[in-house]
Amino acid sequence: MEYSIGQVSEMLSLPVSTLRYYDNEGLLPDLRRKSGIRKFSERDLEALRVIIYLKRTGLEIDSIRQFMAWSDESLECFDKRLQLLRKQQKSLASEMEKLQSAMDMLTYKCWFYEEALKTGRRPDTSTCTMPDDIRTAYSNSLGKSCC
Amino acid sequence: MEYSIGQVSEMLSLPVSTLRYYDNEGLLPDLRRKSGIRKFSERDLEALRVIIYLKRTGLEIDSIRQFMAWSDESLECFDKRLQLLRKQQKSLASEMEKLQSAMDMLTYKCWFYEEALKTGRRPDTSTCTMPDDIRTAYSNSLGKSCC
DNA sequence: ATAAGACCTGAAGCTGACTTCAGGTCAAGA
DNA sequence: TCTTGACCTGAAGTCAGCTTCAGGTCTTAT
Repeated sequence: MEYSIGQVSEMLSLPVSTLRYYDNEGLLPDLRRKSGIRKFSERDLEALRVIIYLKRTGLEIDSIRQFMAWSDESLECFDKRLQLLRKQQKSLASEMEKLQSAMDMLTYKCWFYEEALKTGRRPDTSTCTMPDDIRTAYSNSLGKSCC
Repeated sequence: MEYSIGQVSEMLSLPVSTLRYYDNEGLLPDLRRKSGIRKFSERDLEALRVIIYLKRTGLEIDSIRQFMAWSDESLECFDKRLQLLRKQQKSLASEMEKLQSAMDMLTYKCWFYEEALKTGRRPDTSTCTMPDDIRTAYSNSLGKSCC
């Protein structure tokens, strides 16, 4: 079965312009054409699904192109792909840690303004009067984000 | 105590050009000058620390400008700030969920290529042979990311 | 007095991942 | 045959958040 660019756009909820962009960037090395017009196979669709999730991990187009190029079933390709994925896993983990400490800061600041609204003025931030969870969030947010 | 832009740049590890950019964008409404030259007070420094953490939560410059503008100690300002922070908390939480499901997909795919390397070919992905943690990661990654 | 170095400005440039545009080709139904 | 709509191209535009540039001013030490 073969699909037109318009059909693929519908199926994957990606703009046609994005699909053409991915193709131009070399993300779909196996894509065929008939008299100039792109014909997407099931394999191409599967490649696009992989592209979509790799993008969600924060991987950039250049690396995705690399990943897609290691496409034969050799051990070497399996290994290259695994290495790239492991690297991305580390970078995503560190990204998530940063976001967690930003979240902890938000938790603390929300508490702060809630108290301010209750009492009409800035709350006492000497740690003894803070609830436990807020104190924890506060120290997490400091511990990981400062320079 | 008053600081020059170069000193502040050192203290907060932000390029001078970024500090000028923030000022031009209206993020430091209280910043004073002496014969054209910026003079940063302790208050301005504190504002910059707030800007830095708001940025880490993913808040954009326009919203940060708003936040900084609600600067008097009125209940109204406390309330506006709290509302903005709560909104950002929600958006950050949903961002983190997306990243978690992307991470689950990476976990699954790493397992996949590790198996492929061990056995020399694509592993059996019928769920029964997958380890529990991998099956969990796999289904999390699907459950939250698909359309 | 002067030279170095830190500061100033507005405008233009950069990055990544697209999107839009202008103008042209192809395929299918009336 | 003609028209419509989906497809094609390369080039230029967009967005946020800076950074760089060219050219000018201010401060401070000698």
